[in-house]
Amino acid sequence: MFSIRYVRENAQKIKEGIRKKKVEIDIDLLLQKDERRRKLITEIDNLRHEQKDAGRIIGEKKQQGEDAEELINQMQEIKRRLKASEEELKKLEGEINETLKWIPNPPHPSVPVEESVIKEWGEVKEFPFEPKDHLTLCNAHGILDFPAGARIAGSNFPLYRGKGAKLERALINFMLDLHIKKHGYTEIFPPFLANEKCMFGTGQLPKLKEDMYLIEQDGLYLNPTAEVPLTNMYRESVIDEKDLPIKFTAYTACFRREAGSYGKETKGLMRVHQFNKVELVKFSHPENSYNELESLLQDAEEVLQLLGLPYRVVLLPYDDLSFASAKTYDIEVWAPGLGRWLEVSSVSNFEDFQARRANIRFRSGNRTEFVHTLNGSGVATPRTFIGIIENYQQEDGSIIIPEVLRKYTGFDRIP
RNA sequence: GGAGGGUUAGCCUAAUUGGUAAGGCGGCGGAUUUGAAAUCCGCUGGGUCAUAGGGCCCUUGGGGGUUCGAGUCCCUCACCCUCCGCCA
Repeated sequence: MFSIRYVRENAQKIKEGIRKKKVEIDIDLLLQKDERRRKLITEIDNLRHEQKDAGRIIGEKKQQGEDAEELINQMQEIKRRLKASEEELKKLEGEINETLKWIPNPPHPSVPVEESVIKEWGEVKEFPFEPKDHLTLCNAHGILDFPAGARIAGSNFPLYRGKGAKLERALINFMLDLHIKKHGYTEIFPPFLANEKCMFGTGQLPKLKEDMYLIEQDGLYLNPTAEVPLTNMYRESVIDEKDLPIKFTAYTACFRREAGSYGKETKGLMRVHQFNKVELVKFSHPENSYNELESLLQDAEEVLQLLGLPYRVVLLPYDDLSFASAKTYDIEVWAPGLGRWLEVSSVSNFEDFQARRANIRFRSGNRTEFVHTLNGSGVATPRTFIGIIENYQQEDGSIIIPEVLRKYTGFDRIP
């Protein structure tokens, strides 16, 4: 969240940002309120000054045993005026604050108007037969059981069975090991629930409230992405400058209500309420954050390269960016059975937007400054699972396991 | 679920019956020095007004109350720690 002062001093940038992200917020009205707010502060400061002076005199008189009644009575009037002004100020600040919460992070200048595919990797191969979609294949092998999932939790809660469960677990372990051993991330296993402050800090709240599962009894939300716990590890803290960049990776289950999104997109593992994801999070010095974004993208891409899955990288246009992101790349895997590209990773630089909301700073000399936070999926499993099933299917319906996963699965094909 | 303890600035730590936040460390600047260490001096968060020197106000986890005046007293909420109970 931007401070009102920042908005005042960067009004044009903020206005352009909300225009690009197609949000409707009246910044001019906000600035008018700010002006009134500052007048009130001056007024209140002056009254308090009077009050403090008088308090000092009363204290002295009382200590010397003198009568201070008259002055004390005069102070009653000051007190009344203070209270009135303070109430108006409080109301005004409440309104200002409420508006500030909804101001999105402006896109980085390099973010385009139109979506652009900046890279394609691997070969979209032609099958000598009609490729089947993953749901058909998985049902045939009994490795996915949606009806059982529905009995337990409802529709679109996947249940993996047998080799399907093993393949899922293998994917997670393979990705974690890659990021830990080769890319130098520190492994974290965080809580899967997080409080409201965390959700506000990373920007899920207030905008995405309806998309999250809330446990009302405890005021806790189910983790929608490991970005939340990982980034909030340093909420309200100060990091040593020499420790930057900090790189964390974690596996978590992710829970999303996906309110109102039932429809064509929900076939099989396409869009589910609970899924697994290995996440990458970085805390960066502001000067380096765009270099860190590029290397984060490479770290995520390498997962797909090693799995031998054809993918492309898309630079999102500015009206597709999330509330908190300044720049985002999506990585999309080719699914021959479904005949389309599937988003498996979203890699973003939030600059200091989340750091402001969560108050995450680093110490530089005798002052503190907000860090830049970044994250990327490294990667989400369901659509990667789809990619493997559909790309590695054979004419007889069996599925070859990619080489790099075999030491984790212990088998090289399904069935 | 029960009982108790705690939260003060980047960090650590004080503050007789309520009297207007004291120190230390770290850091920054300066003096001294061939250089460094040591030593000494100054500064240290936020807001607001002002062209400026600077003024004023706020800041003891959040919110509210009592009072001329609250770190201190009262209420409430959050989080942390310890113990008891329950429990995979």
